[in-house]
Amino acid sequence: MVTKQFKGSPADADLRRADSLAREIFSDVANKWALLIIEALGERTLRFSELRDEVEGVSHKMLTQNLRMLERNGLVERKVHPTVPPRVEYTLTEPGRALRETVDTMCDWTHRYLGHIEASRRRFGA
Amino acid sequence: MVTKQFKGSPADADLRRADSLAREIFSDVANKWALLIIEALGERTLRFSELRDEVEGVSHKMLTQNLRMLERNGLVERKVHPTVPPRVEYTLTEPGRALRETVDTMCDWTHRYLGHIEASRRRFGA
DNA sequence: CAGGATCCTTGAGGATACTG
DNA sequence: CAGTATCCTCAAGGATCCTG
Repeated sequence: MVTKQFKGSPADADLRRADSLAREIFSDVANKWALLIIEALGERTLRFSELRDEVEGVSHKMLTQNLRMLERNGLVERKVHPTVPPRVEYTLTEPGRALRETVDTMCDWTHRYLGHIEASRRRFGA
Repeated sequence: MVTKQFKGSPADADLRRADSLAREIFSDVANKWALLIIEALGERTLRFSELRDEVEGVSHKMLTQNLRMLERNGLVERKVHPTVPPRVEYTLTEPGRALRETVDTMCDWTHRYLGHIEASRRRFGA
């Protein structure tokens, strides 16, 4: 297995690295909560508590966790107002907004095919 | 809580039902493996074993499980050839292909912002 | 070959309490 | 209010074995 690293050109290695990174990012982002958070943010700026109310069913922990992940990947910007009590606001960055558009499309898809899917489920139910 | 069902018109109830269904479908579909399977299928027809090779890292169990789910929702068609050994082929249906387009967009997004994200991660690393 | 069934482990994720 | 830390539970998911 170790010998594998000697196969292929350096360019190949770069491609593999980019691929594995892309894969990692995809895995980060392709999850229910992350996508729902992005969708909820939209063009708005929301506080932590507003976001928790907006994203129905999300737990305190999941919200924090996903927000950190999204921040780390540069999809949301986190702005802390040093007041008391603290006020923390989240906004989509440009990459975040770009991703949001594809999420929108996915939501549209869901609604467009609601009927198909419901019917299919009934058929399958047998 | 039970009294809740008396509030709102029947039309409201329909909307809520559709929403919860949409939400459920979204949760089904917005997961790593489902999206990777859809992406792997693309325009092709693949056998179970081909799919397992194609979707890197997926386990036997996850593959079966997600394929069943996708079939149930009518996103993939499952065709069994009654030969021995059996031959089972999976193909995206029309709704499946429609969803695939948004997945494609998501993949494009991933690659377009690879740099941004990598940079953001380094910054965040602190 | 496709895929169900079973067992087993790990970690996702909830609830709660505590801090700045 | 926002966030971290801790504990605890249950289910996601892997490995393995078995069948048509």
